[in-house]
Amino acid sequence: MDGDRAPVMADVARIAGVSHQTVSRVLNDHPNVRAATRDRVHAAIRELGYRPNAAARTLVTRRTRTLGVVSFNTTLYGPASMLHGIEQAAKQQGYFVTVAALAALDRRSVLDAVERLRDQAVEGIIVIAPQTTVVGALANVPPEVALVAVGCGTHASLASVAVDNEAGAERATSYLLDLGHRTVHHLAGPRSWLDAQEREAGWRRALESRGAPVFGPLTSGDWSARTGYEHGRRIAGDPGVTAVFCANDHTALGLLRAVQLAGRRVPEDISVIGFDDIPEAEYFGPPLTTVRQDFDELGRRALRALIEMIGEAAPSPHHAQHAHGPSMSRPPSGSPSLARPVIPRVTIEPSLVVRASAARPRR
Amino acid sequence: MDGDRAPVMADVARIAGVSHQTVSRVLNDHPNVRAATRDRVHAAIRELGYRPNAAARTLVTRRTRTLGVVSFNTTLYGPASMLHGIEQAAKQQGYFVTVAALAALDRRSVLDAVERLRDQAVEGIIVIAPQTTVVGALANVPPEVALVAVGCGTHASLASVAVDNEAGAERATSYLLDLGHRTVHHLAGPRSWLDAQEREAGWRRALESRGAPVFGPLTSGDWSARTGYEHGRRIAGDPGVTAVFCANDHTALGLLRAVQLAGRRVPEDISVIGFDDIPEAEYFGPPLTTVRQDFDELGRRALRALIEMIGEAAPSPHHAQHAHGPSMSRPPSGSPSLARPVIPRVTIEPSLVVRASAARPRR
DNA sequence: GAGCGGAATGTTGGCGCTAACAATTCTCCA
DNA sequence: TGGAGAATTGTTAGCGCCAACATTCCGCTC
Repeated sequence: MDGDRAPVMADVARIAGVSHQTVSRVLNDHPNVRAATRDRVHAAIRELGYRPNAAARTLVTRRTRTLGVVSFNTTLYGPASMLHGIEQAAKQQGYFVTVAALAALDRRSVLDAVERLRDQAVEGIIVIAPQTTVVGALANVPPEVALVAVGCGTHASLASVAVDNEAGAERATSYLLDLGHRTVHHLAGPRSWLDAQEREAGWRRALESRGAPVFGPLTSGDWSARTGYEHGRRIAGDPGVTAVFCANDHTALGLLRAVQLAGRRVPEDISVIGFDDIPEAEYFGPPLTTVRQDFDELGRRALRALIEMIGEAAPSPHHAQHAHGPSMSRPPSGSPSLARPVIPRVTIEPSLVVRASAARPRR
Repeated sequence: MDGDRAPVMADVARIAGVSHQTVSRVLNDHPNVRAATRDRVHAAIRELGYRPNAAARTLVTRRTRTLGVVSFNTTLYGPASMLHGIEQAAKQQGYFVTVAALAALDRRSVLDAVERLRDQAVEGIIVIAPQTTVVGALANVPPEVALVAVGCGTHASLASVAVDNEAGAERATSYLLDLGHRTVHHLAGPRSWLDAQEREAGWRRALESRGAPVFGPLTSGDWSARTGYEHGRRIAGDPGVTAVFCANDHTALGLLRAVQLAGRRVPEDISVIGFDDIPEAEYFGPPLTTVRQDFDELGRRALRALIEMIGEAAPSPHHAQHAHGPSMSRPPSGSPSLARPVIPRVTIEPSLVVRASAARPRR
């Protein structure tokens, strides 16, 4: 009458003629199991279609092998790609990835998402949500939670992996200046995003270091083509505008469209440079010169950083005298003194991809 | 010397002056707990920062409240959006979502991903990977696994939620025909994708039902702008081509570019229609007429369908005589006879978004 | 005020697994 | 051949929680 409930370790043990502990040892690759025994156990496992119970294992080992990813909008190209990179790397390291989308952009939502993930006992968390509010909220997360922010600017006071937005923006701006433009206008991204702030800073720095006049920037509420389009209509008639550095490729697309509708040509009348290098950028009209960032790599690096943080906090089994919930903990501060903990920070260099949307100005 | 290990239910019980079982009752909203007691327990929980141990709970309830999502490329707009919709809906239903990306497109990878998810004891799986191979491989997944395919065409023999690609394609094609084009060429998506096949079928059907000649289709290996560009260069010179229905918006973008580079104008010389309605489509040059599908909704519906399947298979606690691992099971077949199980299938209608890339042909 | 029934709480027994320790083999050399 | 010591296997005791059953408490009725 036992029904056919899923087989457990004891069932395997019975069939293989060993104790359940031996089965456990086989499963965990312990040494000191005779080859013949191991084979018998494996055979029994196959015969029964046995699958270890993850919950039971977690209960005793205190390891879930699960990582959490918090993100705001996985629909955007950047976040989606980073998630992809993270998942790939996680699989390779034997970790599961569970995602928690932010319902809104306030502190509360961020903390909620983190709580949700903690309830599920993830061993660490990666945050893909480069907004100032988010980074601010993250400061409230207790330090025993292993946390890495990815693409969240390079100045946040937490472990992070990010592209050097400032350098990328500076490079793009300088490129336009070198082409002979008197100045470069900037169509900035949303102020609430750190990337946008940093790109703006890079643009400004390039201008200032060359003594070029600084106009603007043109600010916007999102990263969409619509925004680019609207600003484009406004500036297309201005003869003083000969070069525009856009905060991302989508706004560049919208700008391109507006400028051309207004009867001005790119790059002959106006040069445009974007940021991101989305796959379509090459097929814009004209093909977009842009700053490339490797999102996939960003994701992989973030994961690697997180794994390291987790690894440092020994995942002690509960039998030992563990000092804390062994899953989730930031690396200990370098010294027991008041020194601030060392915050791992990785920066990746972006590169300028030259295509056809920027040229020397007409005289 | 106890260290400060994470508090457990017994700790809460001690502080609140009750038994751990009463704490459990409070946590699970059981009736028959005096209000005053409940408050004391809640206070103790807060004081200790107690967080229930998910693994322990899972061990006894046999519920993980976790769903798995298998996907191939979350970088594409469609899949990314669907994932987003799924996550939103899952959160609302109190489920976690863990993702498993496919390493490659063969059967083996698909089955691996499913296994990975099953190892983690997900209660059900949503598959976002509309390739024929994937759907084929899915047939090998044991029937006790609750499985829903999303955006995987409408003909697959498994529970699915999908847009009616055929109807959408037919609508787009008919629209062009109605405009006065003698025929419509089709830039098809990759053959291995069901969506591509169905869109092609819809295109063909529209043509045939009007007695219009069928040329092509132009086939391609992926959904990228590059593909559209390459085909565009080939057909731009052909005066017989006055209207092209593209399998998706990205290829349409590439096509647009190629056609215009060749000196022909859209829509005056050639009309173009896409599929998907990505956010940027409105800002292409010209704004793209396209078939809109609501990916977000697709994701939400898929989740709903999955939850229903899971719900039907009673998640019996292990004390009762359960017939199988209570997590993960498809709905029972309608009758105990040999009749095939009823496969839930949801179809969503796409709509044509008319913008500026299609017009009547010049005579 | 004894007795009854239901509400509120406590006690006990696993869920399936791993770690520690105990017990049993083997191996090999004195 | 008799062990010493290593290799292999088995036994026991939880991990933190929920469900069943047992017990206590309370408000009533007669």
